[in-house]
Order: sequence, then structure tokens, then C-alpha cells
Amino acid sequence: MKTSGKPTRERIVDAASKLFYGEGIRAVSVDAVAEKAGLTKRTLYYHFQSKDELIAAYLDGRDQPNLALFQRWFEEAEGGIDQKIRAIFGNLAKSARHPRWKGCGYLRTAAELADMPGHPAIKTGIAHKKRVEAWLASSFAAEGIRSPELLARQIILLLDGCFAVVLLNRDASYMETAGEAAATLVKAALA
Amino acid sequence: MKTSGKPTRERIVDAASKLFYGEGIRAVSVDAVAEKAGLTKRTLYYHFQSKDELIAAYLDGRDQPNLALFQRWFEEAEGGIDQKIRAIFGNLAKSARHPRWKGCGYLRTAAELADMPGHPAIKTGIAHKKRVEAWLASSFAAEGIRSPELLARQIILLLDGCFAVVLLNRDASYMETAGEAAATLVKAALA
DNA sequence: TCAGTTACACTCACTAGTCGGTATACTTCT
DNA sequence: AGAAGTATACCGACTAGTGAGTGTAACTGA
Repeated sequence: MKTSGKPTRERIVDAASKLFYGEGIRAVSVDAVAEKAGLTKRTLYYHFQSKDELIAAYLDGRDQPNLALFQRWFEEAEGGIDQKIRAIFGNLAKSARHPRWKGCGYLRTAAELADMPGHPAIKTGIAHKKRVEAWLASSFAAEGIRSPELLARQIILLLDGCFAVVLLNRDASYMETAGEAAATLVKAALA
Repeated sequence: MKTSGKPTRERIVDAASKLFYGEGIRAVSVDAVAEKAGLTKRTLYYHFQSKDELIAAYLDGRDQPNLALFQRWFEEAEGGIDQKIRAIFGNLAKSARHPRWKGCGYLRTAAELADMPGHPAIKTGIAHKKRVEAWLASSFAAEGIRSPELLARQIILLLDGCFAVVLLNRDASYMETAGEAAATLVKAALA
């Protein structure tokens, strides 16, 4: 009973993605994912060995699109590199105002699985953040900034900082504040 | 069967604190808290109406000590205000290297309860962060910084950013990077 | 007396994961 | 061609255990 052209495995990951992101990993049962995907739990377990594997697949699926989004926001922005960085935060603020926004899936997963540091989902999260950081560093290097790696780390800290803060207080204006801080740091690194 | 001089309610909150912080809210059962506190679940429910109430009590109990710690680190540090702020991050890095460190309890709770924005525990978290932010702002105002509130928000973003990042990648050196960024922002605000 | 506590049995909903079996389609042997 | 086998994908029903929270009667110490 395939309800769409998508392969079953993909449909399961889609369903898991929506539920895990929306309600949290531990709050969502495998049954709920199966139901959302329109199949039985038995079939889900045919495609995935365990819930942990499903969690990892959920985060894997968000890696590329997330980075691509940041890159698009960066490229489409007008002005110098400080303004391009600021634009990322501005766009983030816009998405954070949507009611279904629930922070960064990677950070929330790390928070939920804080007692299992070796979990595959955590490793995926670390890899994702490293990729974003490396992209930032290479962009800074291209602008001739002295220590691009250091600046990239600082921007990552502000990025994840506003994810965390806004998830708590639901005030997306903190993201614009983070954008200002980021622009200040970029200008300081350029000087 | 009181095993210590402490009142029962306090012993329950202590036990909950250790377990919730160490393993996460949803991962810890009320039975586990009761056992850790050395009493029966029935007694726990004599003192608390629900698990949610217990969660709120856990976070309430961390508010004052957490802020006091930051203030002590700030006051004990040598140098100008930028170095005093940096010192907070340096001390944070030290504690983050302890194996039992698991990030910020408030942020982790917000991540776990992302789908219940009105939860009392979330409100406690917001109030706590506001208190830290207000203290920072007043410290900056005392130094004659032009827009102390803005700078305080930026520091909060770095603070919570390094909590989030280090919880994910377990590399406490990000806290020192955050400290540098914070010092840069303070200096920029002084100029 | 009475708040605080205990033991313990209980409800009811939910949880990750499994058992045994079915339907379809493609392959392989004769 | 036709029978037999095999791989893939699927499902209803189940196990064994855990979750929060309750009911109740009896005990303890101030």
C-alpha cells in the first residue's frame, strides 16, 4: 500500500524527521513513526534495525539541505562578508518565527542523548557542525582574513547560541542580536 | 527512615537534580528518583503533585547557585571588564572538562520539552537566563558602556552557544574561543 | 492527635522489539 | 512451458517490560 512514489525507507525517514524534530526523540515512539509513515511497525523494523538507527538516519538526512540553505543565504546577500554573515542570522530569525520551528535538531538530539556521547546520532551532529565550520573558515580565508578557523569557531558559537537561546525564550530577535555580534567579530578580524 | 538531617523534600530535589541533570528529564523515571532519594514513590507523591512539578523544582534549585558562581568568577578575576568576562568562560571550560559535566540544565530541559513551550520548567529557565543577562547588563552599565543591554545579550548568546557546542562535541576549548569572542565584543563596545 | 511515612498492590497506557506468516515478483531447473 | 525456489516487502498479533500516578491500611515520632 504505497501511498506515494517514494521508496518506503525514504517515507519512514520523512515521517521520523517530522516527528523527532517536532516532538523530540524520546517523546516519539517507533509506533508513532510507523503510523505517520502509513505502515506497520513490523515493516519499519524490516528497514531499520533499531530506533537508534532511525534517529541517525533522521539526522543524516538533514545534513546536506541545512548546509546548502546557509550557503544560499550567504551567496544571495548583498554587501561585504560581514553583511553576508549577518544575513544568515537574519534569515534564521525569519524561520525561527514560524510556529513549527523547534531549534536545531542536532543540538536538541545532543541534549536528549547527553548521557550517550558515542551515539551515532551525536557523531552525525558533530560531523555536520564541522562541515559548516569548515565552509565558514574557507569563506573567511578567501577574504584574506588572518585566522579564518578561529573566526569560524566564533561564528559557530553565536549560531548555536542563538539556536539554544531562542529555543528557550522563543524571542527570535536574539538572532538578529547574534547577527550584529557576528558582524562585529568579522569586522574586528578584518581590521 | 531519614538517612540524613535534610528535610525529605530537599532530599527528593537533590536526587532529582542529580538524575535529571545526569541522564535527562524524560530518561529518568519517578521510581528512579524515589529510589535515589531513599524513599518510596508514594512518599515522593506526597510532596510533589506530579513529575512536572518535580522538574520545575529541580531547575528552581539551580537558579541561585548558578548565578552566584558566575558572579564569583567575575569578581575574583584580575584585569579590566573584558578580562573578567573572559574569566567566566575560562572557568566554565574547567568545569566542562569534568566527566560528569552535561551542559546547561536549563537549555537541555528546553530542548527536551521543545514541544511544551508553556511548561513551568521552561518558564524557570527563561527567568534564570534573564537574571544572568540583567546582572551582566548592570555590570556593563557600571563600566559606562554605551548599550549595556545589547552587549549583555551578545554575551549570553556566546555563553549558551558554548554550552550547546561543547555538549555536542565535548571539546571544551570552544569555551575559551567563546571567551576570546566575548572579550572582543566587550572591547568593541568600550571603543 | 496527626503530619509524615511505609509497604505494596494496582490501573492503564505505552515501549522497543519479535514471531510467524503472507503476497508478489523474479530466477532457475527440468 | 511449467514447477520449484528465492528475495523483497509487508502485516497483525504478540512479548516482556516500563511509564506516571493511585488506593489503602498500617506504622512512627513529636
